[in-house]
Amino acid sequence: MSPSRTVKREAGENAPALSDDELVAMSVRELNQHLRGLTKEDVVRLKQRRRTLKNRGYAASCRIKRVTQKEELERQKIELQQEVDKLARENASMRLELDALRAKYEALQCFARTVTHGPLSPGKVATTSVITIVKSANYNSSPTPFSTPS
Amino acid sequence: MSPSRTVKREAGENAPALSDDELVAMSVRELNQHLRGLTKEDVVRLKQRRRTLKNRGYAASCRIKRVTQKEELERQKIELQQEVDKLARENASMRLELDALRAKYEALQCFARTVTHGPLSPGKVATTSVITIVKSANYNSSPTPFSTPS
DNA sequence: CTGATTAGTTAGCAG
DNA sequence: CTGCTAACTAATCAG
Repeated sequence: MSPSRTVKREAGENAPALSDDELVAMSVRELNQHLRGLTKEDVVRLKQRRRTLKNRGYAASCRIKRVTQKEELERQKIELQQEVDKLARENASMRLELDALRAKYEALQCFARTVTHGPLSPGKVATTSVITIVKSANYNSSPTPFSTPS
Repeated sequence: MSPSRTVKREAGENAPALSDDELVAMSVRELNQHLRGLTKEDVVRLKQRRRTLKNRGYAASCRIKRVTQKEELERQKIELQQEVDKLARENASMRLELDALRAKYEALQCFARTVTHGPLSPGKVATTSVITIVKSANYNSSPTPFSTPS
């Protein structure tokens, strides 16, 4: 591809022999100046060459845009996957925390019931028995059954 | 594009004049049979035409594959976004539940302390005062302060 | 007209 | 050789 055509210039001694880069970078006004004194056919040819060169650039932009968008999509996908992982971890740890707290709460609730419902036994005895219950139900190995939840 | 070249067949009376579709669908063995009795040059020409037609198909496959992959990426992105939303919702509701349970736990803890530490006041009075504390701290409007957590 | 996009063609690489 | 892909060209569409 890009046969790099031998620069077109056959007749006319005063022809600067434009390169592709020059021709494609030229403004329309500049182009018209170079068009002076050329055959109608040469004008058409030169304009067509310019259009082709421009199209070559457009096609390149198009390809670049395409791969850029694809990379962007893949980047966003990785980002989202990381967010999913992070949320899932938070979720799992909160679920553990919740279950642990529920267990502690229920143990404490049992204790409260024994104290309030059965004021038959003296305070000292009730307290001792409750601590035993709490320890068996509290499987998160917290050393202080009645501590403030973290 | 696709100039639909006028089917090549100039000399040779026994030439079936293959269409593009026939030529491209033909197996190599079938092709060789059609090649019998052709000029070496014609053989080269026919093979080149077949190659070009094949390439046309390959280019089409390539484009289809490209858009398919892009659509797949977008689909996965939407899927992940939905998962993120779902996890975030679960997360938020669990956080609320956790905060509510913590409040209930702390209220019950206060009650337990008043009962166990201060057996100075009679049972009835302690119970009443604790229920008041629970109501002020329990902002999830649960009617039963000591109920089992859902 | 300019710029973007599509389909076909060619070159060149990989298997 | 076959299949795939990048780059180029021409056609075509939108602004």
